Amino acid sequence: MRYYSSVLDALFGVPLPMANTAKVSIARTEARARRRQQLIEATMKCIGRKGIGGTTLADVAGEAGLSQGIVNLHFQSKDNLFRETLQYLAEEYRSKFEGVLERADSSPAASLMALMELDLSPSICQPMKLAVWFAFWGEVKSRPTYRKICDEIDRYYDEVVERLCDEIIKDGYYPNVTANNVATALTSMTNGLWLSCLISPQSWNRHDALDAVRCYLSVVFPQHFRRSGAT
Amino acid sequence: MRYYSSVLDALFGVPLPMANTAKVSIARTEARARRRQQLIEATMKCIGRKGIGGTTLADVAGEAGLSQGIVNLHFQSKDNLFRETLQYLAEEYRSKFEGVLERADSSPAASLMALMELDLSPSICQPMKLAVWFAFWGEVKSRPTYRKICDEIDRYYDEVVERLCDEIIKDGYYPNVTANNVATALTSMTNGLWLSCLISPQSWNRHDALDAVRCYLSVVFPQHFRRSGAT
DNA sequence: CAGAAAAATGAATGAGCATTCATTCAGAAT
DNA sequence: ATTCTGAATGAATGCTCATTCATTTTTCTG
Repeated sequence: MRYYSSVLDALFGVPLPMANTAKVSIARTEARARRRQQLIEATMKCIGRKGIGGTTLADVAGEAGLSQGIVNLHFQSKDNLFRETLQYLAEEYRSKFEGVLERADSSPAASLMALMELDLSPSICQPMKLAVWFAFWGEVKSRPTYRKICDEIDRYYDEVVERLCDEIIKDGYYPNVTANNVATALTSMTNGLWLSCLISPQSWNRHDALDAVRCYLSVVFPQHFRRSGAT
Repeated sequence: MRYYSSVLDALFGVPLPMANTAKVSIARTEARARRRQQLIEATMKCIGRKGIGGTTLADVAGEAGLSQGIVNLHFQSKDNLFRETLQYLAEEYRSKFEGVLERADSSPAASLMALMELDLSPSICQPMKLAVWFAFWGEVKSRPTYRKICDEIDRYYDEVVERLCDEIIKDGYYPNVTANNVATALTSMTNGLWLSCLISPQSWNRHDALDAVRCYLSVVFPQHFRRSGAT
C-alpha cells in the first residue's frame, strides 16, 4: 500500500514509501474527498430548497445523513463550506462546458450552437440548480470571494464565445456586427433566460428559449445559422 | 383639520368628520408613511452593502438613525420589512418604466429604445441597486411571495416589450422573426447585462452594453434602428 | 397650557444556530 | 488479537439577533 507522509503531500500527489511521520493512506484520502463532495452536494440541495440564509449546518448534516459536527470537521466553518460549494458548482459547469467544446466537431458555428444548447439543457437549466447559482449571485456584492469565483468563470465563458464569434465573422464577412457585441448579447441572453426559468418556471419553456437564441443567431449570422436547426 | 377614523380608512383615502372611534390625523398618517419609506430605503442600503443574510434589524435602524425596536414598530416583523422592500423596489421600477413610456413620443421603435436605455441608465443599472434585486432573486426559490412579486413585474415588462415589437414587425414586414422571439431576447439581455454589471463592475461599461443592444436591434429591425443611435 | 394619544426608545428576553470537544466507533497496522 | 489513529458523534456552550414591552418623548387637541 502506498502512503503519503501528510495530507499536504497527498494533495500534491507525492507518494512516499513508509516514513516515520504520520502516515495517511490513499484510501483514507479518497474517502475524505468523497465525504467532502457528499457534503457539498447536500449543501446545494439545501440551498436550492431553503436559500443561503435558510440553510443551517444541521440541515446539511441531516441531508447527508450525518451528525451535527460533521461540517466543521471537514470544512472548519460554514463560510468555508459555502465558498467551496460555489467553487464546486463553477468547476462542474466549466467541465460540462469544456466537454461540449471538445465534442463539437470542428466548425465554430456548431460549437457555439452546442454551447447555447448546453446552457438551456436540463442538466444546467433547472430551477433547483439555478436557484443555487442565483443564491450565490445574490451575495456577490457583499462577498468579494464569491464575486471573484463568478467573475472568473464568466470571463472564461465570454472569452470562448467571443473567439467563436470572431471566427464566424471572419468566415462569413458580416460587416454590421462585432464579435464583442454578439458575445455580450449571447452571454447576457443565457443569463437572462436563467432568471426567467427561475422566476416563471410554469410558463417558461426550453423550446421558446432556444428559439429566441436561434432566431438571434440566424439573423446576425444568416450564412451560418438557419432558423430551425444549427449550422 | 381632517380625520381618518382609522389607518385603514386612511389607506383607502376616506376622510371622515370627527367620529367617536380612534382618530388619526392626516399629518400623522403621512408622517408614518414617510417613516416607513425611510426605513425601506435604509433596508435597501443595508442589503446592497451586506446582503439579505447579513442585514440585521439593528443595521437598518442604525442606518436610519433610529432605535432598535423601530422596525418592529412599523413593520411588525423582519419578514414583513423585506417583503415590503421588494414591493417598493418593484413599484419604483414600474413607475420609472411607465414614465419612459409616457414621455417617449409616438413611435414604438423610439419607445423600445428608450426602455432599453432606461434599463442601462445609472438610475437603475448601478451595482448597489442591482445587488438588492439579485439578493431578492436569490431567495425567489425559497420564498413564494418574492417569486410572485418578481414574476408580476417581469410579465408586465415582457408584455409591453412584446407589444412594441409586434407593432414594429407589422410596420416593417420582418418575415424572419416573431415578436415573442425578440421580446424574449431583449428582456433576457437586459437581465443578463445586469448580472455582468454586478459581477464585473470594473470591466463592465454602459457603452458596450448599450452597443450590444443597439447592434441586436439594428440587425433584427434594420429599417427601424441604425447602428449608432435610435430610429 | 393640560391632558391624551401616538411614536420612539432601548434594555431584557429567549430562540436559533455555529462551533467545540469529550467520547465513541471503525478499520488499518503489526 | 491488540493497539493505534483518524473519523464521527451529539450534547453542551455561548453568541447573535428578532422580538417584546415598560418607560420616555413628541405631537396633537381643545
